[in-house]
Amino acid sequence: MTSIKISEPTLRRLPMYYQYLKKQNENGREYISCTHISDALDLIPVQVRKDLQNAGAVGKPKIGYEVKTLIEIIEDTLGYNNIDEAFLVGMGNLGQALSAHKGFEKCGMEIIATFDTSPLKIGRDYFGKRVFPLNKLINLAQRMNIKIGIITTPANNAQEVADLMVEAGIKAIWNFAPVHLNTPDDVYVQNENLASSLSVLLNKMSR
Amino acid sequence: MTSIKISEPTLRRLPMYYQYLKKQNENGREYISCTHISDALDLIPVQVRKDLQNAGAVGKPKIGYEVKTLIEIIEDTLGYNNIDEAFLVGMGNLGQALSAHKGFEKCGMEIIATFDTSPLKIGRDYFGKRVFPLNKLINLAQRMNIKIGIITTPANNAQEVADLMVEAGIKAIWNFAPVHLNTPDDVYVQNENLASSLSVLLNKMSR
DNA sequence: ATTATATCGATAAATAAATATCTATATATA
DNA sequence: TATATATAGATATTTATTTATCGATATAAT
Repeated sequence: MTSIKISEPTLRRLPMYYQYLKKQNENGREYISCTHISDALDLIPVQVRKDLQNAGAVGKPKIGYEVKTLIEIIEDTLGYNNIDEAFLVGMGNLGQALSAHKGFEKCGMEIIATFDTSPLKIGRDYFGKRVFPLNKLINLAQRMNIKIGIITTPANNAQEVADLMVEAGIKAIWNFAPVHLNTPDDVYVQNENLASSLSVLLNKMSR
Repeated sequence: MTSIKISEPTLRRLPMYYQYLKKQNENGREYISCTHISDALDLIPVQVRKDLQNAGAVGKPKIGYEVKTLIEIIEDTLGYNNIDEAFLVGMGNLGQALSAHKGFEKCGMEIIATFDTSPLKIGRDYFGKRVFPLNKLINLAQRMNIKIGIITTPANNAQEVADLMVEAGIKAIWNFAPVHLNTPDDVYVQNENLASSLSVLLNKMSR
């Protein structure tokens, strides 16, 4: 099994195709072409074709791709079938919103426990998820072999949380705090920076 | 005043430099080099230099850039000084989290009103922001000359909200709903797709 | 005063990504 | 049956972005 390395732009577009294909499948559509998809999503046909090709899809000239097969191929490519468990730290508003978010499970990840330092939050349940004290993180993560950590703390606590996660053996960190994290090379950090996105939005608007 | 067009990758990095420079400024640092910044943020010196050059910064060989001046230059470039007003629609957990988020004001945007269709939410205040009924959006946006809309509704309501925003004269939409929006060419849509980010995270982790 | 060094600024090269073009093929139509 | 057409798949081109290199310069050290 030699899988091609998929580029980040393609990885970001595949879920959009998936969302659209699920809708089309519900509407009863059996076959779909790149032209159809690109029209719906404001892209161009070649780009869609290349992305689907990278995922391993095979279509028929004049017909397009079978919708159901395409959905399965994207699910396989993105790992929607094997669900990784994650810990989330920082049950402020954003942490609560992510905990409540239904849809991660369908995308290959499940938040199975949350952590905070506030005595007001520890022990409570938010959206069916228990809040544990932060000092339990290392022990629980090691015992449960957790590989994904989500950080939704304020910026000044984020690095110490990251350090705990690294010590606990976590290998991927989804960082929503507006600060750069220092981690070893074998720990991947993905930053979700609202300020960065806002910069792009305001810049595009002003022209 | 001939300002260079700044690329999207650069626009996304500038806020990171800014966050770091503010911290350095608080620590009393007066001058800083590209090498220093790139070490701190896991980048390479040329990239930082080119980004800062694009923003209009001028440094001195062997010394680097003056921190305070650099901060001002980034603020000017990203429009942190003139604050654009925004409306947010969809006061679920994510909408509430964004409403509560302090920090947008410092980045050139302020959410001044929120909207929902639920009678349980309309009329209430969340984090000092009043929730209005959605049918008031067009009138209010036009009267207040609002140019930015934020969508945090479920996917199946997002397009109709976008249509209202377009009718109200909004020119930039920050879309957190996992669905593609159809809008006229003069309305910019920026999608914030958690599923896309998650795809990248899981893919990088599994190697 | 001379030399070494860190750095900026500019230019060039390499890499990655998007887009265009061409060929083959499956179906529909004349 | 022949022809037209929409489309996939492959290859080539263009564009965007990152990374490397080189010369100039400000400071520090010898």
